Amino acid sequence: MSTNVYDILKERGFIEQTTHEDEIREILGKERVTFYIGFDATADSLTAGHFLTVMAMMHMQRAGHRPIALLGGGTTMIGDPSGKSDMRTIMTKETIQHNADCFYEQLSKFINFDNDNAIIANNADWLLNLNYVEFLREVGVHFSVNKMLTAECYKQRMEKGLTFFEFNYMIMQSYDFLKLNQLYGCNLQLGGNDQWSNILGGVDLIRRKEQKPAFGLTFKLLTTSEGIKMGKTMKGAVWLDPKKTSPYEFYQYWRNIEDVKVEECLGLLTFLPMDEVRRLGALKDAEINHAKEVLAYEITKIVHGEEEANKAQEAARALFGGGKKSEDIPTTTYPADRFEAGIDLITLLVDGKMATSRSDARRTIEQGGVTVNEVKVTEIDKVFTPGDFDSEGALLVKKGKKAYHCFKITE
RNA sequence: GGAUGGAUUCCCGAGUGGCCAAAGGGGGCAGACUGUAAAUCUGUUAGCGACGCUUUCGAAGGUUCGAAUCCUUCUCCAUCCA
Repeated sequence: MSTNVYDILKERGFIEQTTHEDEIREILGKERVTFYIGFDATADSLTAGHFLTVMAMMHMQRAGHRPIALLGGGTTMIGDPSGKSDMRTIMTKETIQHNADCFYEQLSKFINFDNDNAIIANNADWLLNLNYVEFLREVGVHFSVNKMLTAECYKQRMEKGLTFFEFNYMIMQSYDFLKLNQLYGCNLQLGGNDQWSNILGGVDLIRRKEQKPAFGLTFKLLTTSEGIKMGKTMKGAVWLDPKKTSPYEFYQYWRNIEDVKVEECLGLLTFLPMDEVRRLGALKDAEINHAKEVLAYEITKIVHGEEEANKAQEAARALFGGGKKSEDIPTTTYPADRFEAGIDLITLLVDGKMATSRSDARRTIEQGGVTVNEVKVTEIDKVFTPGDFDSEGALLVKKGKKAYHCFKITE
């Protein structure tokens, strides 16, 4: 008998809260458990934030349990209003379907959906055609408003305002759990810790309505030491889709992680044995850079495959080791005639996405933040021609310490 | 439905007729120090063909030589009343 997956998750640092710790551990140890995790299809790619839950799914599936990935096609239709007030774009059915398809495709890389080893479901299937009155009679009676209001997530919102829709979100999600319980015998829901009260709602609903046991478990949320959700940068989320976040950028994100987070991330986001994780996490000072390399490599390998991980690692080592170019750093190629006339540095920075505007590029150059082929350039109107290319026909522009971009001419 | 208060740049938040591209803080970016970390210090943070020009203070109009600031209408939000 292999180790109970509950213990594995616990040791690796996944678990934040559980509804019934002992029972969950018991059923995970003796039977094949069908569990679910929900994903709201708000974008066309999963993010690094989702990856933590995906890792948990993988651990669970490896242990022989059956995951259900529930795509939030129904809830996404309405649009989660909890966040921003600005870009609340109403997404079309087609967009949501497209997003859901993308999610499924990405999830398939991590989870084996063949032969009933895992199930993909979409709550649009039952949420969109709900009959309001029936729903209230069937499900609504089981929820106490008084009790819901005591939930932490609503307490905070009571001061800032809470819409009826948001208030219903818990009920919707609880209904999802009930549905999955009826359809597939799903009796365990996992999710990020922000989902705790929603999960509790579902557990209670199943216990009341079906008189059956149901369980919930939440994971730690990955945050920076400042408490900001990890996996987001100022430029946006770190995506799992290589077209949206290149493997090199992805690798660099984890390579640049804070010291104090290294051990935690190794446990959560890699499959390295815990002895190794602890050893790497204990490294101090400059040594911990080795641990960060391992972390970045392992995560990149899981998400983008070994080949891409190798490339990203080589590219990073080459650049940070000796300023050499590599095939795998972000590169822009220009047609030959474009360069014959010369291109100014500001344009290069903007084209290489290293500056958000020409003004931004100008500022960075003025502050001495740009080098070209390892030579610092401070003239804002510097123009480059093919004569400035190195022996390999490339122009390596470096902004700050970590942003590199290579320019070449089309053969 | 009624009363009151509010909406400012990436975020929070000053500003109540010209000195406002708009204080301060946070975040971001760059520089110094370092280990591709953290902390700290410095600079910077609307755009552009740049000692000037253009767009920006919820939206649309109006008053004025001049509006983030005053007036009108509208939208959204908060609190209280129903």
